[in-house]
Amino acid sequence: MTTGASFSGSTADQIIQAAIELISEKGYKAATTKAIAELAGVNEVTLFRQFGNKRGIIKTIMEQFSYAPILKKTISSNVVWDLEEDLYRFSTEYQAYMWKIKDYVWIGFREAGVFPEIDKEMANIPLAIKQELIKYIEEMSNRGKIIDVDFEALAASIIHLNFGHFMARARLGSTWTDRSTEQIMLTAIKALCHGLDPVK
Amino acid sequence: MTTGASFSGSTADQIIQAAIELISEKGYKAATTKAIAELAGVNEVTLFRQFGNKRGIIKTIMEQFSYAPILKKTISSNVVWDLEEDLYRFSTEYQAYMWKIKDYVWIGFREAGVFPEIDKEMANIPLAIKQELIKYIEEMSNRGKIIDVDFEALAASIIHLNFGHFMARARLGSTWTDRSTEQIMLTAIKALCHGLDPVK
DNA sequence: ATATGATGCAAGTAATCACTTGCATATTTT
DNA sequence: AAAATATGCAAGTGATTACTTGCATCATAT
Repeated sequence: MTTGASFSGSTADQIIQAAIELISEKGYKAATTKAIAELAGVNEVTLFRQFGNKRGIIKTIMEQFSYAPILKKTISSNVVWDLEEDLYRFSTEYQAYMWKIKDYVWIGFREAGVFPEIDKEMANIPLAIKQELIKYIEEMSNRGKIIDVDFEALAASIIHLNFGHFMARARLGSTWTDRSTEQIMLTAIKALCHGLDPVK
Repeated sequence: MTTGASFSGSTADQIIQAAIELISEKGYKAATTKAIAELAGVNEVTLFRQFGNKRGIIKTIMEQFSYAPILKKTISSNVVWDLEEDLYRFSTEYQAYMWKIKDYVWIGFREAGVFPEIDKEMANIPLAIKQELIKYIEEMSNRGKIIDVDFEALAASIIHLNFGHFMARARLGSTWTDRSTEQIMLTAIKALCHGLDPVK
């Protein structure tokens, strides 16, 4: 009817969106093909004709899910070589992006143990981000803008700070804290950078 | 046969242990009663006679799982009113305890959306810990041992740091970083406390 | 010694699951 | 206009799932 929805992939998209919603809510096994089809507003057989089998659905979902390159670019570009400003910007963008794709992240996190291929890709993403952070910190060290610390441990900690906050927000919602994401990240990063400042 | 295993609860314990293993690995729905019984080395019917139904198993698992009081005690006692030392000790004990009960934590985290009663209890635990942390930070502020910051945001950040690290370790294992938990927590807390020190 | 309670074993049940087939209908492409 | 493609609908398939029942066995408590 609506010609705007006539491009190929529209039906498949509806199925994928419904699948993301149900799988992130109940898990892969509990999200039945019948329920996914109902939520997508299509017939159950259409689901199998489009994706072959149920596994093909989650495979498609996980193929869409690759946020590493974007976040890597985020670190290396737009850097002003001020620790607090750079880390705050990184954290803000990390949080915003993770929030946008939180269903993907949660599905990957939850089902990683069940799907080995997801497991591998999931593990590589934070590792790549950590490496970029280490590179940045090393350069800051060369510029004499940071005290001598364990760069690896520091980079990991910055990610823990962000990932921990994201997980708390995603799972506990607004009951976790009334402070904004910006306020929390700013508080932590300010103190952290203050402690890492060579001039003090 | 072995008289040592003749005390009551032994069979139920075996079932619970097998259930914890399978549910944390595959999720509640995918952990079938048949598989749990096999892993426990008991007949499938024994499982239903002991727990009524499958839901009774996860209910029992979650009843055993209450680590909040222990961690709360950990913060309020053994405090020496030195920010770095106290936070490091808190983090070390947090990590050690979480690691010990990681299967419980993971099951609760994963299945919270499916079991509303788990969801509620899961949410209260970090909240209680956060409140204890805030109380400690406030007292440190009264003693003039910490600069003026957003206590709520700081307490949340300390938990994010710990929870983020725990999750990374639990899910990514040794591939995440070669640094020890102690080294990572020490690096972050040292920098953080340095930045929060009023005398600098 | 006997009763009780816990467990194993075999069999079965209704429901649900992922998935298939055949055919009608609509839309798009050619 | 004709052909190809996408979807809906109805019906069905075998496998699996949680859970039940009846009966035998065995250790323990009385």
